[in-house]
Amino acid sequence: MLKDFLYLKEKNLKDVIELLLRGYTSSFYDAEQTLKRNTLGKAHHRLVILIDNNPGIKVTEVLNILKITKQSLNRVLQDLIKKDLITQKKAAKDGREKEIYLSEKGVEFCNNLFNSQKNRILNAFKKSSPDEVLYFKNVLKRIIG
Amino acid sequence: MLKDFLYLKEKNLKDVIELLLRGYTSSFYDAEQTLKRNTLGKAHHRLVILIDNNPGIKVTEVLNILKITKQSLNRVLQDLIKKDLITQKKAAKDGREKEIYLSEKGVEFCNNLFNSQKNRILNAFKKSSPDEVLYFKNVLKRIIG
DNA sequence: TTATATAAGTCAATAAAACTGACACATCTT
DNA sequence: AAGATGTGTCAGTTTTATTGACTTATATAA
Repeated sequence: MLKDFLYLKEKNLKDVIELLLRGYTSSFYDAEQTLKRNTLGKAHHRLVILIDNNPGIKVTEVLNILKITKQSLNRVLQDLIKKDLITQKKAAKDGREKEIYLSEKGVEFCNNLFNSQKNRILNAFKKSSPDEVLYFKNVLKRIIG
Repeated sequence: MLKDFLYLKEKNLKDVIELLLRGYTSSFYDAEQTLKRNTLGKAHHRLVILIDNNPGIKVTEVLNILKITKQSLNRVLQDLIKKDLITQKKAAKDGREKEIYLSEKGVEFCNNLFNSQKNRILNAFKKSSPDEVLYFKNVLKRIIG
């Protein structure tokens, strides 16, 4: 049935591009004040979110996800090290790689960020069924690939 | 049943914050080359996506969505005007407001951007059921609020 | 074991994107 | 007429990211 393929139409795909932009922008803007209080910026925010969810993440992985150069990353990394928010450890498997972790202070900072951001997601989920939330995450993961 | 509320747990909310970051970053990075060919940047990209999906959008609306200052927006706006990609029109209702539209050239440029970006979404949707896609969009819209 | 590739770090210069603060102008509202 | 609102602009600064060149350490393959 033709109707079944409506969701693959270009208009629907275009919508999603805007939704991703607005979803990201609004949910990360929620943490603005928290970042300011800690004299950190959006670039630091993006990085610590990744480290918090992926302890031991490697530099190359961060570069591939955030789509920035290592020179850009390094500035942000140094800022966080100076503030004692992250630590680095040589990887056991491959000594060239460095694993990035949050310090105790870093975990606390991330909790503050999360508290600024979580209500938006929580409120949306409360208006949604468990299935909706599950499907939402599934599709988003497939987009990321 | 307790199980029913698992999807409201903090870990699940944290996941979503990262997913929004990665979804946005990857889907917009797809257009990098297209932007470069047109000597435009990410800021222009975000703006034209909004105008394309919301013809006649007003300056204040853009500011509220993109969370930038009018000075920032103005730079980007001027670049697009110089390149004849957008046009502005006094609003009929309230003469202080200006509506922003894509020009013919702007529509073409947006098509190029969309062609760079659409496959990622399309492929994800092809792996998903119509319901999954519907729920995905519903939840994302609730997050944006 | 030597050669090569990979992961990460660094220096320097530049560009892109966003910000603050102050002010101007037109139009709407009261 | 007075004030509020939407938009535009000038000037200076900060944040974020880039390009290009080069170094160091470690791993892997000939």
